[in-house]
Amino acid sequence: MGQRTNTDKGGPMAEQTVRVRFAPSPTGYFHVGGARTALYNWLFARHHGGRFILRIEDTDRTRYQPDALPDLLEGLRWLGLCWDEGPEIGGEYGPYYQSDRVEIYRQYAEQLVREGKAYRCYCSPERLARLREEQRAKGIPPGYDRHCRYLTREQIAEYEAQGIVPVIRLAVPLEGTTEFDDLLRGHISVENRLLDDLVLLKSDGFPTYHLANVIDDHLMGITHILRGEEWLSSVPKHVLLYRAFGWEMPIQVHLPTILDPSGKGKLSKRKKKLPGGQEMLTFVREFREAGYLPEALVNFLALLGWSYDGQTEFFTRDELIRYFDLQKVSKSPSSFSYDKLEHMNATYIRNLGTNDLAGRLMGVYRRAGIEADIGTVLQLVPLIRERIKTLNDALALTDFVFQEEISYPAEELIQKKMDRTSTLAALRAAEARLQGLEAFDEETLERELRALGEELGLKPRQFFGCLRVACTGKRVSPPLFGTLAILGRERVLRRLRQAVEALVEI
RNA sequence: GCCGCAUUCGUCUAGUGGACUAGGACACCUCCCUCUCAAGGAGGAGAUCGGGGGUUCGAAUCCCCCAUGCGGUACCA
Repeated sequence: MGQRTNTDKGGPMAEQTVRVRFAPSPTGYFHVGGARTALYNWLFARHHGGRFILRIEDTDRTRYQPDALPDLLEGLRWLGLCWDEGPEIGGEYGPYYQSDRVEIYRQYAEQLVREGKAYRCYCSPERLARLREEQRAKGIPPGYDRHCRYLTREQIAEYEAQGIVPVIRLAVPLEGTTEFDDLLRGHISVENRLLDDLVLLKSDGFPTYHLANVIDDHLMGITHILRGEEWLSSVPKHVLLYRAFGWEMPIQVHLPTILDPSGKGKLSKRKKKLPGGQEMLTFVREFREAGYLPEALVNFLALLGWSYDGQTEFFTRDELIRYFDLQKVSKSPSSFSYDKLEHMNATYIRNLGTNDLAGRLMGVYRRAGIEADIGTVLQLVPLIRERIKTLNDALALTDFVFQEEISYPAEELIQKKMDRTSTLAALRAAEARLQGLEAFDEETLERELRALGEELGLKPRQFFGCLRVACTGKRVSPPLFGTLAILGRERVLRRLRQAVEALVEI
C-alpha cells in the first residue's frame, strides 16, 4: 500500500524525473488499444513533468510491415501525443529503434552466458515442436525441457562443429518463487518451476521482446512501465532478468484490456461487424477517415479505464493532464462503446467554432472529391453543426449543395394528405413568389414562404416538405430557409421548375 | 491442462465498513419545442453490487470457496 504513493507528489520517486515509454512493434496499423496505452503514458509523463519516449520494437523481422511505422507516427501526431525522444527527433538515449541496437543486446546476452546465468541452446525448432507435441499428448505442462542447459563441453563443441547457430536462453531458477508489485494489482507471485527457460537471443541474432525490453527500459532510464494487461504474465521473467543483470525494475502498471462492444472478446485487429451491420473501427486511421475529431477520440480513450470523479466526462487536454492519476485507473477490462464515442464526437463538433469546423470540413469534402468553396461551407456550418455526429456525416447531408443536378423519385414531392394537383400548385406558387422577391436571404424567405403556405391552405410541414424535396432531393435536410438562401435564387427556381416537370410526367 | 488477472444498470463508470432506498453518462422509452432531421428541455425504465459461505452491531466495500470472462503458457510482440 505504501508504495502506491510513489507516483504522487512528495513520494520517494518525486525527485526522480518520470520517464515512460510507448513501445509498439511495427507489425500493422496503429490500433486504438495501442493509442490508449500511448495516451496514458503521455498523460502520466505530462502530469509529472516527465518524459514520454517512443521506442520502436522491431525485433520480429518476419512480422515487420513497412507501412506500420509511418502510420504510427502519423496517428500519434494526429492525436497530439508528441514524444520527447524517439524516431525522427532522436534523444540522448538512442537509438530508439531496437533493430539499431542488436549489438547491445548481443553483448548483454553474452555477459549472462559468461556469468552462467544464460546458456546456448542448439535445439532445432523441429525438436521443440515435437517436444511440445509430446507434452500435450501426455497432458503435462508445455515448456522447454532444458536439454541444452546441462550440455558438456564436448557436446557443445560437437554442435558448434555441425554449424548449428544457437539461441541464448535464460537459466531460470528451478525452485522458489518470483514476486513483484503492480501499482494497480498489488502483489503478484509466481512459482519458478512454472516458468521455462525463455529465449533471450534468437538465432537470427535479434533479441526477443523480453530481453530487448528489459535492457532498453534500463538503459533508457524508464521509471514506470505502463502497458497492456497481456504483459502481466511475462513480468516474472523480466524480474528474473533484472535480477540477473543486477538492475532495479521500473514500477509496473498493467492497464486493463479493451474489449469489443459486446464485452465478450478483446477488441481485435480482425474486422468484425457491429450489431447494426457497420464495420467495427479499430485502427486510429480509420477513426480519422471516418470523421472523428482527435480531441474527441482522446477524451473517449482517456475514459476507457480511467475516471476522474465518476461525474465529469468532458475534459480538455490540459484538464486531462492535470487530473490524470494512476490511482483512478480501473483494473477490470472495459469495452469500447461506439455509441458513446459518437456522442462525444458530436458534442465536440457542436462546440467547435464556425471557422474551425468549416476548416475541418473542407478537408473532408476535398478527400471525397467534392469541390466545396470555403464561403459556402462557412454558411453551411451553422445549419449542420447540430446534425452531424462525425465530420463525414456532412457529406450526405449537404451533397445537393455541390451538385449541379439532383435526382429523386418524383413521388417524394407529394406530402401527406396532398396529391399531384395540389403539389403542382404549391410548387408553381412558390416559384412565382420567389421570383419576385427583392431579397433572397433566410429571413425574407421564411416570412414570404410561411405567408404563402397559409394562403395555399397548407400546413407548414406539407408546404415546406415539398419544397424541401424539390430543392434538396431529400426528405431530411438542413433547415429549409437557410438552405434555400445558400442555394441561391437561380438554382432554387430551376429546381422548382424541374420538380414541376417531373411531377407532370408521372 | 496449468498459471495469472478480473467480475456494480445493456455499455462506460462512481463507490475503499454506516452519508447507498447504489450516483452520473451513453443507448432506450415518453412528453415539450418544431418546416424534416437534429440539437435542447422535462420525465421514465434499468444494477439487491457474478454465486455461496463467513467476519462485523453493520459489507458493493474485508476473508474463503465456487462460477464465468479475459490474458499468458513461441527463436511474436
